[in-house]
Amino acid sequence: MKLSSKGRYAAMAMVDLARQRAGGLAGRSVSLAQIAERQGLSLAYLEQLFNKLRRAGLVEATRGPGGGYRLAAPADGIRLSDVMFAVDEPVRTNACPDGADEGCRGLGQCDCHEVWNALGAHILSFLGAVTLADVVAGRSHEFVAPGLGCKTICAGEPGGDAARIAARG
Amino acid sequence: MKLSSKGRYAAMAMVDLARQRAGGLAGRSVSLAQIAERQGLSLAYLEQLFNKLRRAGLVEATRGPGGGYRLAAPADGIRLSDVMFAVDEPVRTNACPDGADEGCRGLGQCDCHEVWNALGAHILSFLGAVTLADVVAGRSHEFVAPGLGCKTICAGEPGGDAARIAARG
DNA sequence: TTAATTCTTGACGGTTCTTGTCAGGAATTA
DNA sequence: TAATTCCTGACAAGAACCGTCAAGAATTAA
Repeated sequence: MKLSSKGRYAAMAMVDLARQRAGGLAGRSVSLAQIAERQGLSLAYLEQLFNKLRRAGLVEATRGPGGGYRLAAPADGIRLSDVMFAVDEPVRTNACPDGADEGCRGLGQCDCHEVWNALGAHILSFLGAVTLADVVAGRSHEFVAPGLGCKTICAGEPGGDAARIAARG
Repeated sequence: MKLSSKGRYAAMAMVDLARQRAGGLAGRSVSLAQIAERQGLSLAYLEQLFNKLRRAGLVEATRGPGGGYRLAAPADGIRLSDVMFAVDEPVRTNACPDGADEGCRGLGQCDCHEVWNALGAHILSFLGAVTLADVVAGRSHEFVAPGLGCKTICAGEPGGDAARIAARG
């Protein structure tokens, strides 16, 4: 279960934009070069990602000196799931053909179909609930489902690694 | 965001074991060859996975004719997270060094640290709650966090793909 | 004892995916 | 005209994943 850096970078960059108040109509443009430097990312790679973000309608671009990108909507109107899907980072928890709802491949393989669907839905319940504004405000942990050592993990308690705590908790 | 087939296969096989009532002390042994055939998986590959599952103490092995594997605990005592971690399928939502809790790499890269931790915790709240018995009983959808079109998705409503519905829902 | 069955283990190669670079072009501003 | 910035597609290095292969050890049954 891994989040690729493509999705991670896209989110980082969008949060950066939101933080620079490059939101909505009145927002100012921020150049990719600035984002790349602040976030320690490759400019050329960011260009690829923003291409997709623009086509998805999440950001607007202005060319020329002083140009750059700004959010196409207020930061509280853009969800993490929007960003993820824009850069082709789907949530894939199974290996079934798209749209198949059971009996994939005609084998018993999909005894687990329901679980994987449920897991996907669970993940999306998070990504679809958290907006850029939530991240900037530092309240993303409020969206974590209860159960396990959630409070401990999200409060940033020393000993850290979420996976490890929950694994043996 | 992708679940590798390693984790998926391991879960499928463990659920298969649970379904064959190969659980606990009274359980009977089930050979990998049977599981491989039922689930349409490669035997050699399954051997690798069960090696790890055994070392993690999730299954017990018996060699020789009539031998095979059985669950080392009742099906309702084994959680999906146990299985995932046993086969080295961690939940990685960030790229920070293990144990780091902020300021990773000394860059601004981890403005998003909290979100990724929260996402990881959210995923684990699911995997850590669902047991093999839940999967066999078909009640895994009850563990999905509310919000979004969860009922629609989990009820298996036609139109299917969880990702797509939630993405635009 | 012999043979059959099944787990045990390590090494290895092919393929795919991801990550990122490069080069050049188009639009805008000064 | 020149500088800046976005725009686009092609491509290569590297890693990770997936699965195979081969040989061995333990157990059971004939």
